[in-house]
Amino acid sequence: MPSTRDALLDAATGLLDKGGPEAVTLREVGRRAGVSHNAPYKHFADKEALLAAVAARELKRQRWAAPGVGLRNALTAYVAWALAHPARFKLVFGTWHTGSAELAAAAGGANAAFVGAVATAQQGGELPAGEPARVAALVRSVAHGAVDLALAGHLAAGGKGGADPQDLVDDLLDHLAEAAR
Amino acid sequence: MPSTRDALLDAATGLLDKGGPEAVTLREVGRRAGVSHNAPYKHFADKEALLAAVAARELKRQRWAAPGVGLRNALTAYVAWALAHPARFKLVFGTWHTGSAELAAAAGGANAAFVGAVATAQQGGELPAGEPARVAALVRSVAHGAVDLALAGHLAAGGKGGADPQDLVDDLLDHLAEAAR
DNA sequence: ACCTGAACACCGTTCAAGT
DNA sequence: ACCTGAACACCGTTCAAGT
Repeated sequence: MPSTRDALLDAATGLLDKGGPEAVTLREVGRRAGVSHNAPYKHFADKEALLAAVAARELKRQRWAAPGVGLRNALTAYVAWALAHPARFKLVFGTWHTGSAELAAAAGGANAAFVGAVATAQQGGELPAGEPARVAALVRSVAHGAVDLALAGHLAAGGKGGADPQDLVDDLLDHLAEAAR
Repeated sequence: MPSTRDALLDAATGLLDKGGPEAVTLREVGRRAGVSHNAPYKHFADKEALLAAVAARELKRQRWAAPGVGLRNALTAYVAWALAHPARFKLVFGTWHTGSAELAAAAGGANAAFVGAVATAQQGGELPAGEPARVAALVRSVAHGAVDLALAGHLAAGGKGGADPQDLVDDLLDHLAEAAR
């Protein structure tokens, strides 16, 4: 049986998926977890700390950047996760007024593994040379930006030249492989 | 002297810049505009409609994608605008529960001009061939994603391989020029 | 047509208390 | 240590009414 803390995180995640951060009311979170409307304050400083814990847990669960996962698979998993859980994606990369050490650590770990996948691809000649962290930032920016634009409906409004995020990531990898030749 | 509607939009934009969408309370908007706390309802259906109008006005004011502006200048202006006004950037590309025709039209106009700049660059041999709208989407994704990751603090946390959004945009353009050779 | 003031339901947060 | 219930200030929205 889950701890009260985990029950609160589960309830918050469910509400987040359903209606975004503003749908995550501490009262409804408590109700779903079977506790009073302010029991959350015994586990989290305030609403933002609760949301930061949800974001950190989400990042830690991410397998897209696990060591040993190839670059293309990692990117495909990242894009699929973001499109499947847009509210979590927006939350993780949203603006935080309070710096959460747990959240920063989780983000750093995922990024380090992804840089490793990029370095391997560089050694295989699939990507141009250069500082791996910087090439990784370029590739991540395309995947992240394509997803965010797609979620906002700013991508391929018309039929011509339509491209989903995965297509754009593939285009980038093709162009980079060409530039590395 | 500005109309009440414009005064409301100005007040809302100021509050948005200061503390994000949740800082935009209709009560404070009214106070700043010199009207009662629910006068906004005579001009906008609800709070989200007011924010949608702010976003649409912001997009229409954008000059980064005006016809005739070169690709590099357009991207530099886009990045500079986003970094200078992060809350507006987040709002424009946020999730809308109510589809605003005004907002969609403004977004489509800016995008069309940007596709034109990309097509011109392709003809000059600076970008690879291909459907202009699709190449434009790739370039926009980098600029957008790099800014969003930078604002979230997920870019270049360490010192090594550090790159700001403008650097990443330049990297992509360089690689694409190489691939087009 | 545009605005005001009272009212309602809801929410985040705090506090005094309970086990 | 963890939880509850009342209370406070605040907010979005509605409504009856004023000019």
